[in-house]
Amino acid sequence: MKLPSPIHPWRLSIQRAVELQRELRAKVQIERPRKPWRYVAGLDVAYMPAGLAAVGAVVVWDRLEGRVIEEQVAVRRCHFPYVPGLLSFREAPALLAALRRVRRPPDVLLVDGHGVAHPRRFGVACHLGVWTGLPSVGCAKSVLVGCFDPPGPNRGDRSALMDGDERIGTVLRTRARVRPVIVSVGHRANLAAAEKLVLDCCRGFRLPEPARVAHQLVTRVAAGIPAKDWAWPPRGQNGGGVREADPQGTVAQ
DNA sequence: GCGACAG
DNA sequence: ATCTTGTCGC
Repeated sequence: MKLPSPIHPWRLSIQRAVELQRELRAKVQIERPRKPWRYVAGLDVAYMPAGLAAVGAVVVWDRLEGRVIEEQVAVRRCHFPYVPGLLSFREAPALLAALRRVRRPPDVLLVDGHGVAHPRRFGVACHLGVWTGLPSVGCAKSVLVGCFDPPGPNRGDRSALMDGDERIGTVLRTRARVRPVIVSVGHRANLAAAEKLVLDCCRGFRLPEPARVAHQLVTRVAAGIPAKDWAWPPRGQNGGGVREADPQGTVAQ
């Protein structure tokens, strides 16, 4: 799918990255979904053994039929360190590269990480949402900032994630007796819709299906396993598979 | 100064 | 996240 023109470079100093977040957070829109979210894109990243390259994956899940309809992967060298609070500068390049390969434009991005449940209210889910203009939701496995009371033990039980007096997300139990996930708004969404999306996409596992499948995919690719099904459905003419030595820059700068 | 700290 | 083996439980 076509993506909007770049808003800013991804190779910046830590200081500039923080300034950029303070500047871009004003662009985050919190609203009730304008249309039903049928195609949900799960996004996740894994790192190559040496940790110098990131593998990004986008798995499109058809919420209506309850099945995966597309999977795309992209590998990019890392140019930004892991700094809590600045995750998007490290992972977004690989995720956007994979997103560009997607044929079916998703209705919403379900990102492995936080949305506004972030120190500056601009986690990776917000960044990807603002960058693409698409609605987005953050679903993280642990807290970055904020406090909460443990939710009940059953699937669907939840509690508020608070940062002082501000509500920034929801701690949601997606499976009985399993550690809850943290859900927050990314862009063009509201917390109620975000929570419903995550719970609806969970099929017996802790993580929502799109994100869970994306995680399995990047983990396999980063480990150097299969090399053919990097793209599904297959793209015409050698399009989505691996080409030896990366002629077209699969592993580009 | 000390502890916390998405992936 | 990654490095790592087996292991306990449904």
